[in-house]
Amino acid sequence: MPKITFPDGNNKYFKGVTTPRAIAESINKSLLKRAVAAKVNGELKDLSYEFDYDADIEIIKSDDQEGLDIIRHSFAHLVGHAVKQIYPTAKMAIGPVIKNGFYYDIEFEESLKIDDLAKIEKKIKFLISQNYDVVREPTLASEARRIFEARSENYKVEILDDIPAEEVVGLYHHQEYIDMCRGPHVPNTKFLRYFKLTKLAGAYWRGNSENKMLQRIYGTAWHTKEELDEYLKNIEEAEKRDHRLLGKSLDLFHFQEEAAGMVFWHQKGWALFRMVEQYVREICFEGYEEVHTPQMLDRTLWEKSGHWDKFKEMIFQTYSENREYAVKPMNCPGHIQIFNNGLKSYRDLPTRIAEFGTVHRNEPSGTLHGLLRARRFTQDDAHVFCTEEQLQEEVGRLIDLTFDVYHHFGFHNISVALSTRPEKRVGSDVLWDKSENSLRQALESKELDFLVQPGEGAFYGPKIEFSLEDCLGRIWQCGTIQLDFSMPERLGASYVDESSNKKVPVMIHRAILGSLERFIGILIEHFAGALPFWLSPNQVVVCSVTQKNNEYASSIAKNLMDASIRVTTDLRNEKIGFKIREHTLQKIPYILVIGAKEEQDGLIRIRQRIKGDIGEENLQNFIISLVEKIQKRENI
RNA sequence: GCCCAUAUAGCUCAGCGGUAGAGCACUUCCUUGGUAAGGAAGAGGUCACCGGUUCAAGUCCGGUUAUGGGCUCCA
Repeated sequence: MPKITFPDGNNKYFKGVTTPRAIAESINKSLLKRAVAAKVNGELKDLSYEFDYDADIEIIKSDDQEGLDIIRHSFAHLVGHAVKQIYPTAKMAIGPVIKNGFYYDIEFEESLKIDDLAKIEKKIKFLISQNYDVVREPTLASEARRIFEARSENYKVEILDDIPAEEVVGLYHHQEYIDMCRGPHVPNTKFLRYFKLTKLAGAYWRGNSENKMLQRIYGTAWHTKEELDEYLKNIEEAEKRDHRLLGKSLDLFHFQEEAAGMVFWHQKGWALFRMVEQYVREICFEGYEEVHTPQMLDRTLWEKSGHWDKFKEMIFQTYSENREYAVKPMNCPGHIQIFNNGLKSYRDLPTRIAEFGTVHRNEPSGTLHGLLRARRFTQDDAHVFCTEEQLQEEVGRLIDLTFDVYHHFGFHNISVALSTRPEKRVGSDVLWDKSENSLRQALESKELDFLVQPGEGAFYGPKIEFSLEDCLGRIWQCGTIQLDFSMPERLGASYVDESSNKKVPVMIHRAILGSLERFIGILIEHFAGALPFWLSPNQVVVCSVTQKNNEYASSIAKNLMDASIRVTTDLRNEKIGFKIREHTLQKIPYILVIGAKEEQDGLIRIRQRIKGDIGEENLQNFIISLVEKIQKRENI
């Protein structure tokens, strides 16, 4: 007699075949009301799943996290059901669960317009209101194939191509609509309530740009209306932190049509840029020779390096006197030229060459994204030329440095990935084995959690990638450490070893911030524009209460300026409240309010960005505290 | 590059076949006011660009460019 065991250790025996539904019902009716699925020996199953063996059973309720994912998954089916009623010729591809929601990829005869989402949403609400049962029918793949062929569901049929005919697949019947799915799904649409279709987008079938583009309907779904509303509100709030909006409102930078993907840095943005640059120079270029190489180099050099072959569509070119140039998309060939200048001994290794390298890459138009994906950007780029023996230590140091720097800027949500050999690559498999292993060992020795991304490496070597998130949780690669056993040889780099033999050094490509533009973009979003004092373009604004106080206010500003504080004055004929509002919106760390009282006392009145009015203070003490903040680069 | 959407004043947006609008910002004047918007007047636009339909086009249609959301890509 099969035995079932519950998470609390209790158990029960039953006769013959049973289902999670029957089990839930046997416990109590209210559990059955909330049950959406079950875990049978740790595997998610529908409530209708029939079994007759000993099993650990856990009933998944609608308000469990796993229950919510099931609800979201079922919502995807509901999109299918609604879409097929409105557009009978639509062909359904796949509809999975994603973070916070779901999507469905669909081919429409006539492409869907954004307004059509409202129509679909309305239909979904109607279907939900019917409280119909979702019925799972285990079906032979061959039979499923017949069903979907009859319904002209080409994509479902294509999915079935990879499933043996004799295997059983799950067909979910939503009234007249049938979807194929591993499941599980909710037993009835009454569990599906709080949702919103959020966006319409294009997506390639099977994620391959050679394939047809389908239309993807995105949606979000939650347990309660409150959670749904909160989620939508959070998105709205996050959108306000978008660096592109803040860049405009804080007067940091702009883009324009004549230079798509290339930043026009305004005075304030450039001040921020220079502060970050200075930080990098001190912290990340320590032990490096900082150099500067030409913005364009003869095409033949890029042919030798292998970049031309792989990236020629993305390289900006220019011509002069029968010579073809490539505007540099990378700094490495330039750095190798410097390494090659003069004979190197093993005693010179490791040689570390660094540059604020401004590169141009003609990124596809659809991929541009403010500072986060630009066509012109500056890397905190460096190349370490070393021996294989020195590799491990160098890489280890770079991993530590990267974490230190990110932590310093206040980033703690850092993802690390190891990307291994791609299909299109240079170098022998022996070299790739060697280089992948050394990166892996370096990561393992640091006991870091990292994701392996097969095939995602650069064409010349594997890489470690460090990524940060933007305000909407999109992941952007920033730092990178890449091994290269190929390019030094291709570009003729060598050194003389202990026995006077010529040898080719190994090269590490590394960037800690990656692109300064991207890093600053993420920094802006991270701080919602309220940059730490040391990075603020405008650190202090001195406001006079009336114009009678202008002279004293100016003298205070002068003192601050002499102490190298970035200060401005606001001596306009405006009320102090007006000035404070304006500078608060500009997120300036300190507003000094200077009126008759301060002038009389010979003091200043300080309004701090977060704390508000913090009272009167002596100017010299204030300056000392600010200078200290700058020296320590405190993140407040 | 692909799919969908968007492009009107410095900014945020309304207008959707019939003489170009609002708020904020700007200029001038009044006001000299103590911690998030004092008042009045004025100036400001080839409605992204190119073409088409129409007696008439920001408005409808096509194309281009850029931007936004995704997809693909990312040395």
